[in-house]
Amino acid sequence: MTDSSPGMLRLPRDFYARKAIEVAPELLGRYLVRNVGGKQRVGRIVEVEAYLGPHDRAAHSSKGVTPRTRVMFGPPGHAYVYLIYGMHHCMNVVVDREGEGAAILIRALEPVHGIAARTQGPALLCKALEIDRRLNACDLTGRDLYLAEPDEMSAFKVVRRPRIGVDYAGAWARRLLRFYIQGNSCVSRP
DNA sequence: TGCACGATGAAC
DNA sequence: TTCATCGTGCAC
Repeated sequence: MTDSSPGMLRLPRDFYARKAIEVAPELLGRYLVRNVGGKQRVGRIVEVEAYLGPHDRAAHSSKGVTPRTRVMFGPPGHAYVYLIYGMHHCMNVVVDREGEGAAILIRALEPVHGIAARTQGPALLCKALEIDRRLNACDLTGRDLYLAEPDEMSAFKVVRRPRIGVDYAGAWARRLLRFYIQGNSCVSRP
């Protein structure tokens, strides 16, 4: 599999420059591609969570622009990668317009190519794809890390649920902003 | 300068 | 249910 393979067609910046609520379910079924050490690791996105902006109390951007959230407020089509619990990494894709502070957390992948480790959780998939803070602010239209169009998208049903681990966010914790592919065995918490 | 707390995962 | 482990944001 190479950069020119049909399945490795990068999603353009325009894809990301839309509302998080709109982009999130469209990430399902698409590929996350990581080039590391000359080898390619490809996973199919099966679970995501949308974080809408500063008004969304569960979003990191609700703190406003800080050294950490700066990337979330930046232009769309970039990776927002952060360290959680002092030991795990989580990866988001920045969406919407610059300044909106919206991003989508990638929560689970189905291994497609070059992946041996488990990918059914936001920290597990980062570990499997060697994604850490060095990739924070990485341009997703570049070659190290990007999203791609699969050769053909199989049909599936999308399930909407409350987001995981954001109970502190009051009413925002109950919003149905988690999306996953119904019945997929790689979803972190079906 | 100190401190409470995680958008998690693993063990018990 | 408990715990590992440290960067971040905010209080003092």
